[in-house]
Amino acid sequence: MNRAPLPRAFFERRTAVVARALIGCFLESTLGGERCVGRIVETEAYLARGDEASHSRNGPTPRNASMFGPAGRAYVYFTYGMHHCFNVVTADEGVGEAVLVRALEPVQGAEAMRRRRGRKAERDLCSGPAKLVQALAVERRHDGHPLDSEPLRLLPRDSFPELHGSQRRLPIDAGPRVGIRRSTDLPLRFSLRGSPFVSR
DNA sequence: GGAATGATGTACT
DNA sequence: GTACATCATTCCG
Repeated sequence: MNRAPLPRAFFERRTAVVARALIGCFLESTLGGERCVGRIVETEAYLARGDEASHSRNGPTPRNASMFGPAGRAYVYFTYGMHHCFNVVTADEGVGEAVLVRALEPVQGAEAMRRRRGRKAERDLCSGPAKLVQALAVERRHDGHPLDSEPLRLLPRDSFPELHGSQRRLPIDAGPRVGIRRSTDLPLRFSLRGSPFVSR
């Protein structure tokens, strides 16, 4: 089956547009020799200007360097002393914008996800930004990884025609981001309407 | 509701 | 340099 990854041009649009367009796309991990795939059901955009919640708000640092491009790569950061989160870098080099992937619907490899996460209900495997990172075995060393190559790839909505979710138009909700204290008014969170796999 | 747990930023001496 | 608050979270009680 043809599952060509998303081209770089996909990410070189306004970050909020990319965040919306990523809903329904697929994130694939072949880490540990097991193929795990999840459909993206929740994202948040983080901007370079006017966004006090963005890690890029004070310019490049060793931690956030990959957020400043090039587009189409991973930005993986460590937070709360114990969790990692996964972003998709957008915009041009030097700008500093990214999309946080907050939740996935498990599509393939749920058993491997369950093993990494501990015994969990299907809807608890990837229903949070640190949960999906753990389920897919993503680590800080994948920071900067190009997302058109293994072991981490982003695939377009029509990659799995057997899934009903591969339709071209999807009902998507937009609203304020969660889990932040600053810039809470910006409607930069996007989710698949009615999905039971979004974060709490 | 609150603990866990460490990197990072900010305000100082 | 040290001290302390904060943090794009998760889990348990």
